[in-house]
Amino acid sequence: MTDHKQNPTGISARAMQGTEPAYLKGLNPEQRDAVLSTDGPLLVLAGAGTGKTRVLTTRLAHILTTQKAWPNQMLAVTFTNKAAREMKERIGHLIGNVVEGMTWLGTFHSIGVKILRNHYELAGLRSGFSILDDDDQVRLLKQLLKAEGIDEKRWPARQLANAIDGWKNRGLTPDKVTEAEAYSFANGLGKKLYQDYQARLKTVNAADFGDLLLEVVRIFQTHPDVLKSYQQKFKYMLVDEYQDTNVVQYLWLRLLAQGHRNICCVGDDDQSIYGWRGAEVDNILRFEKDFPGAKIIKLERNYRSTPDILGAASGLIAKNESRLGKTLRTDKTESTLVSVRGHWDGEEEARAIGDDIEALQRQKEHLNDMAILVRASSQMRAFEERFITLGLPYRVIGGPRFYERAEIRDAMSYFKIVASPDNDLAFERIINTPKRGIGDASIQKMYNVARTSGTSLYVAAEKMLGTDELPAKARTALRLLIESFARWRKQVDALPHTELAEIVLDESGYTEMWQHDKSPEAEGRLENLKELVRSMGEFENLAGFLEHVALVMDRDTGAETDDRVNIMTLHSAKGLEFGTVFLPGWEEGLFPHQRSLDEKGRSGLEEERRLAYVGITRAKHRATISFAQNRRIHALWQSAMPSRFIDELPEKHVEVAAMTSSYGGQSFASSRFDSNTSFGKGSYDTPGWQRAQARKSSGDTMRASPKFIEGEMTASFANTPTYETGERVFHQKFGYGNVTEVDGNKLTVDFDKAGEKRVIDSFVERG
DNA sequence: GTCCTAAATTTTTTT
DNA sequence: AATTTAGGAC
Repeated sequence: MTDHKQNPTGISARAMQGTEPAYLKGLNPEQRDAVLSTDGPLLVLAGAGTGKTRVLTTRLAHILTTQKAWPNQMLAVTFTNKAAREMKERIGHLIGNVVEGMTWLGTFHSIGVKILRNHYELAGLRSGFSILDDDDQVRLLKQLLKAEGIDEKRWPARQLANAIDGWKNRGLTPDKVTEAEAYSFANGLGKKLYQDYQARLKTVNAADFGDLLLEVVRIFQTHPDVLKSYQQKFKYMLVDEYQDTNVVQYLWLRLLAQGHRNICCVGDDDQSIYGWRGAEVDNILRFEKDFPGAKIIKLERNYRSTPDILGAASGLIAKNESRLGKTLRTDKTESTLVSVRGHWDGEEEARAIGDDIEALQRQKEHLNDMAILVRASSQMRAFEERFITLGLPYRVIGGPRFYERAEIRDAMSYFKIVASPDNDLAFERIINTPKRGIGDASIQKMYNVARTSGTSLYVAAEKMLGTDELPAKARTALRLLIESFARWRKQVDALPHTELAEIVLDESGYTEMWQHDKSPEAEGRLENLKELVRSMGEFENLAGFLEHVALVMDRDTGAETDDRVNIMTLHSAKGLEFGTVFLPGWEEGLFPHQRSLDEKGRSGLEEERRLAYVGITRAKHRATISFAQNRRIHALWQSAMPSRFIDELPEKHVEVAAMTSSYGGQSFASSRFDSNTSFGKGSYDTPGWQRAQARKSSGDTMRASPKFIEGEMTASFANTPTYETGERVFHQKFGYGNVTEVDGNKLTVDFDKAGEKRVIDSFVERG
């Protein structure tokens, strides 16, 4: 990158003096303070909806217009690519395309790679190292476990990957892992495996996600000259979502901030939801200690939500103990209560939400301004199915990712090997895809050679072309493949990369493989491959494309011009806002999630509560929380209790909606909802009371099934004796049909319209 | 080595 | 329920 020696903004400094710049207009006093306090450490505690992004972007614009720094002297870090993109865009609106000079605006990881690419040799890597994704990482570890003779059933590679990630997140290189911790995997082999893994990464010339940060920190720590050059470079530093930083990121920032000491961190401890990824809320709680003399500004004026939404969210988050404490205020007066609804099962929940959405749509509300925020992505399916039958347009944000599809990974593997042959994982993936007659046995032989000689698989394979270790058939196939790669590699600079990509897919026989495949998905896969090549065209070269995919992992969400309901997880909803928000699945075990409770105890619960807080505060006008009494998890039905979070919502901001009259167990559900006045204090006591009772009676954890709910369920089922083959039944969704088979409480019914389906007997009635 | 079937295993959130 | 893995037949 060359420095453009010109005024960074195009606006003359003279014009700025005297009159106040336009971008400061409309900021409240705290926001203005946060924008203007440019020098020295600053922590901005920005509650939900308090105009955080506006402050952030205005601050950057301000530093640039006042010429305190050139665009490339500013470091601005975000967590997601989306946030980075948005920030860039908004700065662009403020000060024009000067923002293009901000080469150090990006995610921790993308900035990490950039630094690492400049100093790869200090990390034991070679030029053009590749970035391993999650899947590659696990596959590599699997090999190491196998080589070590460790039972993969007892010690899954996935678990080791998590352990290593955890260590890396905490800034621990293998030598710094304590013996005690090393024992957490395979009786002490954890440390050795971590070491082996790192060594293997170097031979295959690759870095995993954790390395992108940890290796940089290590370089900074061991090479003061390198560190110093970056310290001098970054005159102003800005960190978004500071509450989500982990130990390495914290170390990374602190090392860099020791230069000019102009670091501004923006965050909200109440929105820290990435503890499972190593985030340390402590970082934000400790800011003043780390940066003595730091200024702290609280943004508490909320511009997003109504008083009821804010009240409900605040009441909930107040139950958390470890927080700095903020009080959000709003000037808004118009308000609707947060609605809480119970349903018989997940399908009914989806039906009710679908109805609501259609009703809102009739009132001319935009679907784009509505969102369904779920705890786990497995909840999404019910909504998708319902919306498809309704013909209601929706989009899933952060769903199954394009780049995780098998055909895309295969194709990408070919491209990766063209770019860097030492990528073992990629090579193994396609060495026999399409089938070339190179089987497991041959691959194992190659691995043995690779391991003993300390080379990559590709080099070992090349070597073995000249020996008779491999069967003749395999050797011939391998020779052909290696020669092809050599040929393609020669063309990298000669041909446009999209053209080369087509040649590779063609000549390798990969396209042909799918053309001859007669499975129904084959056509879609070929379509995806075309789409892949097309999207490559947006990048300058092959290397640029590969890097983008490694770091971003999903395609741009495309045009948001069409009006669709948004479906996403609570995690990916952070930072967004919608007029209407639906929050389904508020049930014990699902939300708060059982695993979170099991693994992290109270702190896990508090993180779940923060997640609930994030969910509610996404809403501008309306929020609807719901739970289902029964949910199908895999194949079996489980009865669930309403989430404790529902009880924690302050009564005065919540209305418990009447149950949508529907069908089946519905009637009993609504009765238990309505006839509760005899129990305890206050009129607002729906679901919570049940749970309290349940816990008292079972004396067990929250998962324990409440006796009386079971009782009622059985009672309700008892009224409906089992059906017999040939009987005529009616089903809410499928209509009338004849029972063709009975298996316990599962029936096979041949429906007049819908055809043969398997259903649970409690969902049909005699017709 | 390849292909087919049976069995086992999943059950959070993501750069 | 759906997907991945293991094992066995060819």
